[in-house]
Amino acid sequence: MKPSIPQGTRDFSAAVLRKRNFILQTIRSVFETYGFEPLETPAMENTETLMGKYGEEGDKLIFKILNNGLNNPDKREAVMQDFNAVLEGKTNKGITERALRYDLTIPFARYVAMHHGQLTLPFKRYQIQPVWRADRPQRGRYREFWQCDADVAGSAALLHEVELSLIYTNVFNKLNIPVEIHINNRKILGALATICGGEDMMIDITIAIDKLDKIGMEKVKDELIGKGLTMEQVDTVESFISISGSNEEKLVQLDELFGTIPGGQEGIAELRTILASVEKMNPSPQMVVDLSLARGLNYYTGTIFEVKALGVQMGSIGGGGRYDDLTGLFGVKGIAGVGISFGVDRIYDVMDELNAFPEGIQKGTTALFFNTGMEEQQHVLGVAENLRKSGIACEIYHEAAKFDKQFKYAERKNIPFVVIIGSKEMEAGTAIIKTLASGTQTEVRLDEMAKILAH
RNA sequence: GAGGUUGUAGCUCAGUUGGUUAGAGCGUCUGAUUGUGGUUCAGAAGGUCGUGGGUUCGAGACCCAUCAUCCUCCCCA
Repeated sequence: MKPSIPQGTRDFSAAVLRKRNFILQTIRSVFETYGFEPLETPAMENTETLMGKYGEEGDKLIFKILNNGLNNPDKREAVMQDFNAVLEGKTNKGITERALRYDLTIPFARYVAMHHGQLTLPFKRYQIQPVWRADRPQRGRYREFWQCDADVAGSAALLHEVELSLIYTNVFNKLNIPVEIHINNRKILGALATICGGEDMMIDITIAIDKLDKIGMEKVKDELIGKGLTMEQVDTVESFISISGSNEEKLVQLDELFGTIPGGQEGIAELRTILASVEKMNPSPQMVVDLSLARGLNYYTGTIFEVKALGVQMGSIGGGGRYDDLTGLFGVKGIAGVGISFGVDRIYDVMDELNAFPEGIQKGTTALFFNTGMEEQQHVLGVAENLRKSGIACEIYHEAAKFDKQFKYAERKNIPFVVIIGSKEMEAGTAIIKTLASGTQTEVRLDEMAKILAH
């Protein structure tokens, strides 16, 4: 058979992996400096843990795992019935008890709900793991991709929104990616819905205005009319998304529009507090109040974030927000949460396009020992072991091939030094170290090698 | 779920209105060179043209199906 991997998945070679690890380590170290602790959860969750949390579209994209033992003749009748339910579009424990995680937030909520008795609140955790979605792959979109999440559970303080904004800023500064952090508040969108046909219209309205960039004002209005809004209400929506200017100017106009609606007031006040706080920092995050930002995930209730890379055509490279009742879905009321996520794979694509990776992250082996014969090989084995004790990565060519071949091997693996110890050097207790970049070489005593190769 | 692109050597790709034995560059291997490569020169290996069917005297090329791929929409990171 022809070897292949599933659609939307990738193998990562050494060069790619070193760049990916650079991104992961940068994010991890920033998370740690803000006091977040690591957490890992299983690749699979119970299907019912995930279903119904991501909206109708999201549910369709969850990878479900077929149960084992369905061919057991004793269970044939039950399996047939369960399978018929699947054919009608229902998910069913009898067929798929487990599913691959779709994001890191719901598993986190499940974890908090399971362990809230033992956790010190607020609980700040970060999580760096792959997630899976049965999406059509395309540019910046994969079926297996990595997310880096930082969430806080058990605190309603706006301090967290401020610090999470700073985390975004610090990470993208370190990664050398120019970004805008778009921010909005679901309470404001809720207020808009309240005066435009009721709160249950919020999803329809936000989905429509989210498309403003792509389809334009007229089509947005058409869609709203299609959803049953009156002309007056559509006009209100239009004046809402027409709000422009600086962040402060936008907030002032919002005040005029929603000043009398309690939820709206609250949302505006929260935005104002967060922005005032982060703008005093140095470096100040590039925050943009984006009233068309809605985010599809159902569980957000307050602040919402989305990060866009500037100068590259790519969907958002990060997102997040506040959810006041996430663990409520798992029977534990009253634990508020807020969190952000980094999309590693898109960040990688952006950095690759912008050439933003620093020099010097491709280092692997430092020195290659040439193989000049069996006797020398035994001697070199000991020399290499000593170097490794000093933390120097080295390897020995596997056979006494022509130097030509050994040089090429070193070159292809980006190894900066070759060490040649032939019978003459073995006898004299020396080694020849050749720097490949310059072509210069010197003969040194064995006890001097570590110092030279360490630079 | 809807629409489109592409599929020829290990890699990147040529291949005319259908016409003999399908090509190039890079890479690989061998030699010029028995302990100093990268240049150069000479030579070699490597393809049932994604797969299956059809049209034709004749298909890499045309038609149908199928699989894979990349992209757009939907949605998202």
